[in-house]
Amino acid sequence: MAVTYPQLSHGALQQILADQKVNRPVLQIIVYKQMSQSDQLKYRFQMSDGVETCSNFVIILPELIQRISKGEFEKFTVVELKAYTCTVNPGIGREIIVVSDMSVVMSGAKIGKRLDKQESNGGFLSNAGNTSLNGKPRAEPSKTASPMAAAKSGVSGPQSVCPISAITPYFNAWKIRARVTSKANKRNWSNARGEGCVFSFDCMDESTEIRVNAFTKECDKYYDLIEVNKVYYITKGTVKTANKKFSNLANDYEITLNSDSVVELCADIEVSEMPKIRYRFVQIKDLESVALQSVVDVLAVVKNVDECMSITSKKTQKELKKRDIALVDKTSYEVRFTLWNEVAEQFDGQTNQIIAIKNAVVGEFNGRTLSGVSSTTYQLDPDIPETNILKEWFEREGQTLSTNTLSKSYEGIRDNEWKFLSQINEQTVNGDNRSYFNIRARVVQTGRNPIYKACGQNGCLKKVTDNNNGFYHCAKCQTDSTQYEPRLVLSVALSDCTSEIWITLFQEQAEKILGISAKELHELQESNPPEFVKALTASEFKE
DNA sequence: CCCCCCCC
Ligand SMILES: [Zn+2]
Repeated sequence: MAVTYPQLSHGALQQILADQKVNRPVLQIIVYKQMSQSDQLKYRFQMSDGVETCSNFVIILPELIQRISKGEFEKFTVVELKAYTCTVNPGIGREIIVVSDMSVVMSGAKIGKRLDKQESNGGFLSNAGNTSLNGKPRAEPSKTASPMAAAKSGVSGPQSVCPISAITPYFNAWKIRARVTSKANKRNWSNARGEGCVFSFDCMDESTEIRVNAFTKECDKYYDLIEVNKVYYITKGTVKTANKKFSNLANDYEITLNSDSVVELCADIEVSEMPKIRYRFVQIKDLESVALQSVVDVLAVVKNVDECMSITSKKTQKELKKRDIALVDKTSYEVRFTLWNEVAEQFDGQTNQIIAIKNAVVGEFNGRTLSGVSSTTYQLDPDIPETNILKEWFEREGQTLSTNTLSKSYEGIRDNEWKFLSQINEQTVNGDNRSYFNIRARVVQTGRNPIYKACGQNGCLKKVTDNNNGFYHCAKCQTDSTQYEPRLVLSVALSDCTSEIWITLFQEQAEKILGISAKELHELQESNPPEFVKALTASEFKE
């Protein structure tokens, strides 16, 4: 019995490469190979429309890459491109077609040969076969796709968009089209370098995501324009290395908007074309070993939702709203996740729902906690395969298992006994048996030099030595860097009516007692020694 | 150029 082969979209490649929209073209895979030159895994495909071939199809999306590895897109497979973007790669000045969704029409194994268009003169066939993987298709001779030429046009004009993953500090002719996934609050800042305001937003396309920062002038210019879930064209901007300490996005770079930047709303985009938010989940159990203040994504079952409550900030005396949510995942570990203000009030998740959290900050209060910050987002029952797996686990066994909680409850702490300083001795603080107790005492003296320079490499925090040439050496990482992180080890003398003792406070506790961050204190030490001493001694005689 | 994210 004869096999009926699928019909390829003859002529589609020429149209696609000429920037004409072709709806769901049906193409045949001729060959593909992994691209090795970048650290990000990518595949390059040669596709045929039956008339000609083009080798500039690129696959970056992890979901599609996984399907490639499962053998779904072998040689001669006919596919329908459900979503793709034709862009100019600023690196090579040539069109590339980034495929973000495709489905198999018929497997290559079943077809077993090329489905070139049968022409009476045979002309197409001879041309179709000879495009090399590095070659440019011979169609569309009039197209000049140099990025510099393209950059002269307006932002929503003819310059082709490129994938976010193509942005590097070495090219400035990029133009992206990206959906905003989160928008941080506008904040004021002031330090030795000046003062101003800032906000940032995270956005993504089919390829990856990136954080965009806007300072002062650009902050005022774009703050109202940027809205979550809307799609924007962005051109120009300074591309910088991202500091991983402050985001968990899948990008080594960030954009800082400048006076040349153009940001325009892209109104004519369908919701179905929007890529799904991608997460890089950390298991709750592993939060124990994650550096404090790091930014993580978590997928969990909502085990309990507390009421929203009002508290007063100690620092600003302002009234704040907060809501605690207990999360549990397949590790049977539980952690408390705190949402703040409007986000806390608006939270409408229910017990037993699955929650995917992006960009939560790891904190510490009698164990580990998670806190929402202004770039944190969450989805309830997200449309990802892990949701059902986790839901089934919870219904089957998770809900009856007892959990190991990383965030000890306030009630548990409150039950601890109160001690006078004179009661603290070798018996109460014995070696490996940790004991917890509360004390009420007055700070009578603070150590005078609490700041040390720590290694800033992904959570190392070992003390670095000053090479006295502008570099600081970390013996653990075996690296020299111009950067370091000021950290605190503060000795304080406590006194109550029974006794006086010296205790050592590390970073977070020291910041709390002093009421100033290590960074701010360090800046004071450098710029204003009298104020530094004042800040250090400010806590003395406080309870 | 920010990098705070609050409370028990
Ligand atoms: Zn180090």
